[in-house]
Amino acid sequence: MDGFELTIGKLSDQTGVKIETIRYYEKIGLMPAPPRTESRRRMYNSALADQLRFIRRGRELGFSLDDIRALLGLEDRKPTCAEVFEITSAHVDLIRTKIADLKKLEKTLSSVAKECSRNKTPDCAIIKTLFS
Amino acid sequence: MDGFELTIGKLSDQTGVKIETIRYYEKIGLMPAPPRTESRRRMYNSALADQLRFIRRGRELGFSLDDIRALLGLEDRKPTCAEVFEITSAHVDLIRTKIADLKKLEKTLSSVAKECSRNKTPDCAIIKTLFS
DNA sequence: CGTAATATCTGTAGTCACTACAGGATCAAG
DNA sequence: CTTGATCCTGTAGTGACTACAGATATTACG
Repeated sequence: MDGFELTIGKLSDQTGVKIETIRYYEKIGLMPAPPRTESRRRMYNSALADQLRFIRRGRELGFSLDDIRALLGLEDRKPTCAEVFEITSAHVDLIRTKIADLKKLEKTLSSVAKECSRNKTPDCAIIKTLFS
Repeated sequence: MDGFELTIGKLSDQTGVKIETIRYYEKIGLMPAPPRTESRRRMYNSALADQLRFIRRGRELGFSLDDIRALLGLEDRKPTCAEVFEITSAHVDLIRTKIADLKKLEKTLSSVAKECSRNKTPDCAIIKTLFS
């Protein structure tokens, strides 16, 4: 059930989360402080490995550490399904906004870049646009 | 030509860049240190206002301060048109990559969210997916 | 002219999510 | 037994600001 057999290095290899990051998560309370050996080395079990993988997945999906904290139920209590949905859809909204913003940027920038003659003078249409 | 008649507050109003940010740009060498009054207050002219607006436009288009530094010719010399184009198209590539990444995220997240029953239990499909 | 509100000054610390050391202790392999 | 890998703590750096604290200076109003 809970053999604490993983060193931080093995945990790092298993989960793809860097050692420093694991310690950082512990420091900010996103991971619990695990038991230590006599020489104060951290030892982890598979449940903690699961939690760390959860965090990593969440980060890959762009959730903030605060979101993940809430999803893990570390705030005050385990969130209800409705609350999880709330967090997730707020996050999706954020992503959609970001995409829209970036698309606008891309459009503007590529049309500006089209005007550029790409020659060796410092007289550049892009610069002129930015200065206008 | 160069009446230094703008206080930092007026410059801030004219350009939409916050006072603290203007001072920060000066500190990191993105804006020159302007002349001061007897009581050491900064005074700006329209050329400096133009430069600040340039920086602001660049930031709005998502350029990094380092990019902007290069575009302004603060590195070593004024960039050629070809170099400006280089910076710009590298930036556009970055934006395109970001858009692609975010789109993937959005897809994953909204399909995960669809599975969610939105009820009052803590038994949530989203959480299960993240833990799987 | 006095006072009060506003503007500016410097310097430092906080944000987010790590990352990169420095300097020391401990462990495993040969 | 020695060497190299791993781990420890603590601090500082990243980017691009933002937010103070505490001091000074200017401006507006009565």
